[in-house]
Amino acid sequence: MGHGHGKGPGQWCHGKFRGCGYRMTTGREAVLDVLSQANEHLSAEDIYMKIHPVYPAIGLTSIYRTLDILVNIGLIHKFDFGHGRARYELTEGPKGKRHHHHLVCTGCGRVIDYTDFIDEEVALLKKTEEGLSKKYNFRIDNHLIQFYGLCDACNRS
Amino acid sequence: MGHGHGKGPGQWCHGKFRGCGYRMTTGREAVLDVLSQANEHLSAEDIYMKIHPVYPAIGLTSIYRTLDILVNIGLIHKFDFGHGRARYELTEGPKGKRHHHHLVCTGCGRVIDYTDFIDEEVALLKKTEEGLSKKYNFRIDNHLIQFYGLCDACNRS
DNA sequence: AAAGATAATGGAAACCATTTTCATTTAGGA
DNA sequence: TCCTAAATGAAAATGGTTTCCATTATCTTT
Ligand SMILES: [Mn+2]
Ligand SMILES: [Mn+2]
Ligand SMILES: [Zn+2]
Ligand SMILES: [Zn+2]
Repeated sequence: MGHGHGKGPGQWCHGKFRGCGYRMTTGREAVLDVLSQANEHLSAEDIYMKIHPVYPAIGLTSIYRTLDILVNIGLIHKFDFGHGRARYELTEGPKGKRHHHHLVCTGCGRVIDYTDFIDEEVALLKKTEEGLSKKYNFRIDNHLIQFYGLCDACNRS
Repeated sequence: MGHGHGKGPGQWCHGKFRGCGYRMTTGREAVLDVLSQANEHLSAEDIYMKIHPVYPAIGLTSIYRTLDILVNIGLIHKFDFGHGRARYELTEGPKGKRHHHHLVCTGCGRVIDYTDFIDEEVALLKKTEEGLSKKYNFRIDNHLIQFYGLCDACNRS
């Protein structure tokens, strides 16, 4: 799994985790570890397969449970790109990447993060959110923006 | 199911359906009928339950198959609001409502269509799409925008 | 450093929306 | 009306996710 040399994000999240009344366990630390190392959008099984060689005792069930908690705590986001399984990614923050949106290729399933063009989008979203909040008395805490189409590789064929 | 007095959207879609090499059947007409009558976002089973009293012979399987075709033809959109089942809605067009985005309540699951604030959004999206297309050589044909939060009713409690 | 209370775990089974299979029926051109 | 490929329903299969429950591990209290 390649800790490299440091402690992984375990230490960092330890507090946040415990602060919410959860215990810190090997499995939970491993999941966080994998997620913070990853640069793709991982499924529960992806995470399981990365953890398993190192900690064979940790089961898929626990990974699902940990992911649920992390989503609720707000440390990760859960996405459905339409491939039949949920995918997870660290939220923006100290250890997370910056807030971004997604390009989803309907040909090969590739998902591209983009962080350009975001500033304007977010500015407009703020305005839109304000309008919607007022009109519908709807408290918005999150948004999802995805573009669907064909990626470079799929365009060529 | 309440045809009222007309023929439903069957006639209208008959051509489009046949034009793509598909045969027109009672079940397919019924699905289109229900979808065009609906003002909510229906699941396959929702549609089945509306059709069943009138056409008990039509099975859920066929409804799934019809919905797949309609999505591919582009007559309907398929959404995942995170409730564990897909939901469907007529695309914009002669018989469909106008293009819109969604507010999804994480409390009660309600989904609100909004058509205000769309013009500006779409304008920005166009611009964003152009930028992304160029940068990633990604051909965008669709987008998904959803806001998550708490609806009026859920805010009060 | 132990013990106790209770949260967390893994493996198997259950769940459940959707898909596949396949024998039968149907639509629609000839 | 006939014919053939497309469409269908019922049942079984699929596969990601959840639930169950007996066992284990964490962390607080001694
Ligand atoms: Mn991403
Ligand atoms: Mn809608
Ligand atoms: Zn692609
Ligand atoms: Zn609500």
